[in-house]
Amino acid sequence: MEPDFYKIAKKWQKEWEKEDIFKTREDKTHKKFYCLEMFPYPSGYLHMGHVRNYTIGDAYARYKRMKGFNVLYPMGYDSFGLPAENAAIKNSVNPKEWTEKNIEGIKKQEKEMGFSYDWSREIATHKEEYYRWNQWFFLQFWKKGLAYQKEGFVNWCPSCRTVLANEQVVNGKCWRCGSDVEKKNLKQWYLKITDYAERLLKDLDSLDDWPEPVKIMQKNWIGKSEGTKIKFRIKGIDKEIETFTTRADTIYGITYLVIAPEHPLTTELIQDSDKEEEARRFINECMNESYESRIAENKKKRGFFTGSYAIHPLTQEEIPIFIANYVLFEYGTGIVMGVPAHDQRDFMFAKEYNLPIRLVIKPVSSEINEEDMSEAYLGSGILVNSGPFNGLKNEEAIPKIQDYLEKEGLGKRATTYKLRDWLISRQRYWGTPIPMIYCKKCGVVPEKEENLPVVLPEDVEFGSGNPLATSKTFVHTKCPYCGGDAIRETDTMDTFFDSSWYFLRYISPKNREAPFEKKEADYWFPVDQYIGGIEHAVLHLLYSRFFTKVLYDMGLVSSEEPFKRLLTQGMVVKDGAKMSKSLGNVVDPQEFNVKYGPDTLRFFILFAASPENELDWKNRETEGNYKFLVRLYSRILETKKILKNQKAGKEINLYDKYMLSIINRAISELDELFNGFRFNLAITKIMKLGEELFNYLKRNDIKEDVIDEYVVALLKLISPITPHIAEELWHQLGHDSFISLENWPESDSKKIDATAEFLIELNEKISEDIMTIRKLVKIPAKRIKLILAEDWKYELYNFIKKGAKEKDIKSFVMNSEFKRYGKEALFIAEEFMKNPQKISEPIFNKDEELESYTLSIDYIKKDLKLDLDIILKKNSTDETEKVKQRKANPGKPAIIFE
RNA sequence: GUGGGGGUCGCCAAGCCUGGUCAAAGGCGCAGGACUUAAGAUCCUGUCCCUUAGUGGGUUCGUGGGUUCAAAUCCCACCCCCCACACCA
Repeated sequence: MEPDFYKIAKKWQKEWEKEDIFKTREDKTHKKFYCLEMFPYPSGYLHMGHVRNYTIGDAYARYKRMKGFNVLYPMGYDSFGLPAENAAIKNSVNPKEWTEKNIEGIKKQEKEMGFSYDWSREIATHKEEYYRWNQWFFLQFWKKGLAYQKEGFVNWCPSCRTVLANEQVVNGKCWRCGSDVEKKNLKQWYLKITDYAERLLKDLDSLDDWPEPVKIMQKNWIGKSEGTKIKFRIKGIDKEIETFTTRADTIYGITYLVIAPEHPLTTELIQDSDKEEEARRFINECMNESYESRIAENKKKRGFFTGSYAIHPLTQEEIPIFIANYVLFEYGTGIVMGVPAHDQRDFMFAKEYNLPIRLVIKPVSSEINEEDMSEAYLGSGILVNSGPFNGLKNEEAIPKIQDYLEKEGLGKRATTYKLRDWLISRQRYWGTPIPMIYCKKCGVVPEKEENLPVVLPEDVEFGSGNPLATSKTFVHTKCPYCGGDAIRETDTMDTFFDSSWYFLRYISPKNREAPFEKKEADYWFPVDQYIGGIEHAVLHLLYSRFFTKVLYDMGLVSSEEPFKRLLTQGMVVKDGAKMSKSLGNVVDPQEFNVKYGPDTLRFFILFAASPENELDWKNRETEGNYKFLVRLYSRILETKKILKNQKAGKEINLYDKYMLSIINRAISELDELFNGFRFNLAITKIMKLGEELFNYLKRNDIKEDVIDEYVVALLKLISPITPHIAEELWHQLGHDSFISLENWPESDSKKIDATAEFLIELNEKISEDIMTIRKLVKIPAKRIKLILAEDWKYELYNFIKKGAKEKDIKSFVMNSEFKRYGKEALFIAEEFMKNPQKISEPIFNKDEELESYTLSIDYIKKDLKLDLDIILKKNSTDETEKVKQRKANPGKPAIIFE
């Protein structure tokens, strides 16, 4: 009869909820541990990716709880966002209804998995009591000058009908819907994340427990580069322009300048050109060019001569200014000096437009000729054609040229970042209204804090344009300062704003006076362990860091970083592809649970791969895991019966000691594995412990004390992974408490660390249980077989001598300790049957056989004919001693006892 | 192109940092056996190759070198795969 793990799970979930055992303890005398998973966007049901994420987190939270920590482990919902709005339009329901229905569904699933969240701290970002604090934060940012409005070219997703932040444009496409992103000139709200670029970069170094790839991605995204800004006068216009370069050493190689099409200065530059019209057309083309076509043309450089010339600051030469599609307006100054000889892009451009190529760096060992160049020379060398700087090594020339430019006021050292300010306006409904007001008299003013929240109205029409603008109750308002007619900002906030501080709201989720209580935050913040997907490496994880730094500067929190330790879990794939509905390879957690129970799902998910790695879903393997759990469950339930049916003495034998040693060793080993998130290895160990238990239970001399100690520890060790089964067995064995609240078992080092002791004992009592040698000494099974062969042959011989029948012999062989040698045992047995006398003679005619019962280590060495060094590591940890022994016996394998 | 991660005995996956108990954990698969009228389930055993009753020998950790008494593990070169960013001056 198979146990119903689903039912068992339900039962305990109910009990836990009834007793409210996962409510966060407020006892501040304990060390705290804040364990957090990236909260889900409630767009439907939980998929395997979520389940994996939360299973990892839950197992960890449970483990930490057992280790005596005060654990904060909350759950909430990132419930504002476009899908809700789109679904609402599609099904003509209210986004709120749609969202809340989904939240209920997801919550139910989370509960069915047995996740040990403190549900009293649940949050949802679409609720007034949450988003009012978004608005409050926005106003604080505004006060500090960190929120501002700017007109400029922005990324616009035509399908989502809203603008996007740079971080949300992936390969020129919208991160959400995949449409090609267009450029639009709009006035939008920004947060000044660039002010924090340096700190965001520098503090990455302090994040020791973050995965390296994430840090590198952030570093690249921030993209710091140090270089020089160089000023150029423009011929005929009383204006200076600036370029940015990291290669000031190539300044004498400039043969043209290029300016980004979006650059406002282009208008002035083309003004007097006879090709003004054509230039304008070119600019428009560039700006409408899709990412696709730019890639398709293989990064072909296209440009247009403006008709204007700049004056080289050092040589006073006149150099043409081009508009070109390869210059990024947002980076540096939006104007680049063209040095075809030493930059591949410039080289291609110069070839295309027949611009001169001037070599200014000569390689030390080879010759290059300007006319023969087929690509730019990017290496180092000696400066030539560079006026007073000729002869310098190019690396050394950079600071010299910088000094000179600075002295002459022609340029200066500068640092630029790839990071841009964070565009947070969205022209959509389902989000936090930006609390700003346009007053005819006072201009752009913030809503007063006491008037918050600016409530998201419900009288809106969905369709084209921004729905908020259609609300009669929302748009028209009075200026909070002069009382005159005014209109509200109708843009809402990027939902990444919501998720940039939600981890703080869990700390005091009900507080109505502040987003969170400082006193509480001082205790709980930062998050000790954060778990989520790597896809947020430069989105959520960067924004949250930025937010935290701002709050730190405001004195609201005392940590500059939100997440101390980060784990990015791998994807769940099946049949070589990410689980997706279109591929039809989705495994529904719900269905799985009903069939095998949530513990099987948890067990498999943690077992099948290490958390960071991709998890390859295999139905077969889940079944294997299920079988193991069923076996474990049934065997432990049976132990009482087994104990009753046999009367073994109280005396602890070597096998008992062995059992106690492995369980005690496992306690400390698993502690380490759990702490390092190596659940897959932990489970391997647990399975072995299970197998050992099964084997032990088959003996006829098992001891109740040993079983008790073993099973209690085993259940505790497995409880973070399969909490329901552990809980059920725990109670079946007669405990009244919750195993979920038990402490991590204590490991008795005396019981583990007895290898040496065992060895002495081995010398004396090796006959008692020869099997144990293999396990203790860890000599491969094959080698120990030799001893065994003699041993069991002798027993078998006696057995047959007593007149046993064939069937008895077979069952003796298969059920004796030597059944692991089933095949050969049978073979020998059959031979015996045929002719006992004949076989017995050569085997048992010597006394040697019996000597094997009094083996010593020397005997093992000698009679096993093992040419081995047996080194007791304990007594000779001295390096030199070890080395000496090795040198003395070159090429000889060694066995080392830990 | 730049940056990151990988290639382990049918598949998945440990081990590599800290070189010797490594022919290399564990799971799955497969094979044989026990149990069964039978199938399934369960249990036992085996699963690189050759050989044996036990033993023994040979060849393995992407490829090729190197260091070492000793390399899956350390060093160098090369090949292949994945992922992220991508005209950042």
